[in-house]
Amino acid sequence: MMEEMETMAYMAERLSGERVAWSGGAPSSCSEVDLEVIEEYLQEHSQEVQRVHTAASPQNTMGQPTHSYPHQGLRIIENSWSGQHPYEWDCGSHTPNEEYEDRVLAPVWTSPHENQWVYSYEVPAYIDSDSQSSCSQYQDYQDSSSPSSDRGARKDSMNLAPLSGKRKERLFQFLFEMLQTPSMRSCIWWVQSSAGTFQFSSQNKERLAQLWGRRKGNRKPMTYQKMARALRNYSRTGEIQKVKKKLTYRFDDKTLRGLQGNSNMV
DNA sequence: ATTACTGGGAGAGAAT
DNA sequence: AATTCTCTCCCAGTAA
Repeated sequence: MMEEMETMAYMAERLSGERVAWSGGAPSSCSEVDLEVIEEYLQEHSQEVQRVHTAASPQNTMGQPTHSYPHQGLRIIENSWSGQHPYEWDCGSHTPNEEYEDRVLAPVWTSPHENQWVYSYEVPAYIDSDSQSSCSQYQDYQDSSSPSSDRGARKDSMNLAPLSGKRKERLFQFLFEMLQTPSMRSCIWWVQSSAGTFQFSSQNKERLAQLWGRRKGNRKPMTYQKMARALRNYSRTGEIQKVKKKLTYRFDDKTLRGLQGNSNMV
């Protein structure tokens, strides 16, 4: 029911390209995201998430029941990254429910192996707004680029500078993660996942920004304006470009591949 | 008028 | 300790 309305809300917004005049009282799943709860959960369970992931159990995380969401599954993406130290990013499981949002906001970065970038997801389907097709396209990611300097590495994909156990999440990584989260679809969605284009909700973009700010632990609340400024910085470094369409951006190909795995690219 | 976009620039905080 | 990186924050101006 709510899920249906949520879907309709974002569909309507997407189709109009503008704010939705929701006659029925604009249900917004994002507005229901309890940021306080998310934050608390983040702190309480990040270790648990890590532990569960380390056990490599594909069923679920956090002791939550296994969800029946059709395309979910756990992938361990390993990336040989010459000259770089590894880290691991565990996003927890995905559920098209609110509870899921609590869990998904707790990525964990660790460095389990030498010279290997390990980055794991439990991947749900994501749906292009244009095709409405869904796919779970995370594959093992083998970086084919030759060894490079930090700057070169950043240009090639993500900046995976040497680590000392944990690494701060980057904005584009957070956004990509949110794009895989069904329950965040009223805030952000793929316009064309294969092209890496995505769009923010005019109504809920601030909510997403707040989430980002919380995750970073900023003192002042994050706003879309400030988040967009950071996004604009990506146009220099290449990870994300702005496209003409309102509230729409596009992941750089290499960045996208780095995020989702580069084999059998769509 | 409103909303979104743009880029300059100072500065914070973490990583190197 | 110094430098670099990645934002964060604020701003003034522009575009749709």
